[in-house]
Amino acid sequence: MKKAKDKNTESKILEAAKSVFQTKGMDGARMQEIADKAGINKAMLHYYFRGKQLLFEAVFKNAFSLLSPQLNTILNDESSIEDKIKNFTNNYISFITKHPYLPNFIFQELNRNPEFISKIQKSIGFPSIEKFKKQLNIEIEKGILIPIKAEQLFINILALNIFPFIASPLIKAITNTDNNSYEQLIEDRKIEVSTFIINSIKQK
Amino acid sequence: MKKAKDKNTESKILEAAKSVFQTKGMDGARMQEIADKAGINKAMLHYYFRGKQLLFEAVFKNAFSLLSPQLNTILNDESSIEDKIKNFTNNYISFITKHPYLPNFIFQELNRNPEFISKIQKSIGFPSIEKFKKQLNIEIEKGILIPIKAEQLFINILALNIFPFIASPLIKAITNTDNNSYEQLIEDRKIEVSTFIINSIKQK
DNA sequence: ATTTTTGCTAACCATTTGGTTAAACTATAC
DNA sequence: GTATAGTTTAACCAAATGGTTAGCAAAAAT
Repeated sequence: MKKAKDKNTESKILEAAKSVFQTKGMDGARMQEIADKAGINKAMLHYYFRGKQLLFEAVFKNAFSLLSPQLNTILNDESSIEDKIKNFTNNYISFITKHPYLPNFIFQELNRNPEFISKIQKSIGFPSIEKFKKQLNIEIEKGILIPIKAEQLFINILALNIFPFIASPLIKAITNTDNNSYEQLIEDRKIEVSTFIINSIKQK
Repeated sequence: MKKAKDKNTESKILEAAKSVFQTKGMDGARMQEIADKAGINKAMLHYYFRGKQLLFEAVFKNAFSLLSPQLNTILNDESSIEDKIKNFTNNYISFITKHPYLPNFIFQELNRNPEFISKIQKSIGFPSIEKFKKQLNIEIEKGILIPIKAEQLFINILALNIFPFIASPLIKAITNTDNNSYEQLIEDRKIEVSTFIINSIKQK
């Protein structure tokens, strides 16, 4: 029998495309490699997605839709800023450990195609800083936290959590750390990062 | 006259190659575009550098040799940790503002070709954390700073300084910041970041 | 002055690449 | 059972791409 369809062809394509695009980027990816990885004929890629560009956008949107809810846990959750930082740091590091190519892929392609942002910005659930800003200012007024601009704090939280995954080859080299030790270093950051931030912004 | 040589051809090529490679990456760059930008024939690229790969490596090493001394100011300078953080933060942000594509380029290509690290690691002046580690531990013992692992502090310093340049398209979108305001945000970080770090690690 | 070397260009080449097409195969509708 | 619509493949195509070559022109060496 030919139509085994152990799996939907479309999703086999998406999975293969994700793997190739995320490791090689839009320009480095080859349609043939995606087809091979999916175990199908190259023409199928055009049959299901109209071409490289659209297939890529499908993969990108998919990747971003994974990242978005993660960001929204700092921005829109109901708990206190301190709790949100602790939670986000812990969760995000676990999340990326499961999707190691994701941050690199997103930032790379976003820098290469700035117009992508406007395409996804319209989609529902796109993160916004507004609520976080209000909440932060209230906690500052109450004297819980020391004064800091919401944008700066937000950048700092993202930076401390995301950067180690983007810069890992360089950091490993500079700190003379092998893969195993680096994994441990990252694991330690689940608490390291949140105490580092809280230390800095909590009123004593 | 033909041999005007208003400028060394080799350096014209390097400059053009740098501009194209840093904005489009190894895979996205086109030899013809580099030649056009340098105002020379494509064959010259092969005459001076043996091909795309070697031309790329020349550009990459060049870029890294700019970044290296910057990192060494935190790692090897003689002043106190606190002063080094203040200096580095201030200097690095000015530095990148002049070379906005540099961090993205380096991390992108380092992730794509992990073997690059071993190539440049041998070159003199490659940053190492050893001295910084010893100095930090001394200051911790003296009670100037609270306990923190050198690797973690180093990652945090880099993260807070470099990340805003890598993630700018996303951060601009989430925080609803236009280019001008973002520039201001970055400018503010020259002191914002160092106080944020010092706040967190200084013994009170 | 003339030979040799170096710098440079136009034209060309082989391969790769995204994309297309016509035909075959499969499942479903009638 | 046969027509119909959806799915898949092999073969093909045009454009792009990194690289090469043969020859010219300008310096440098003799």
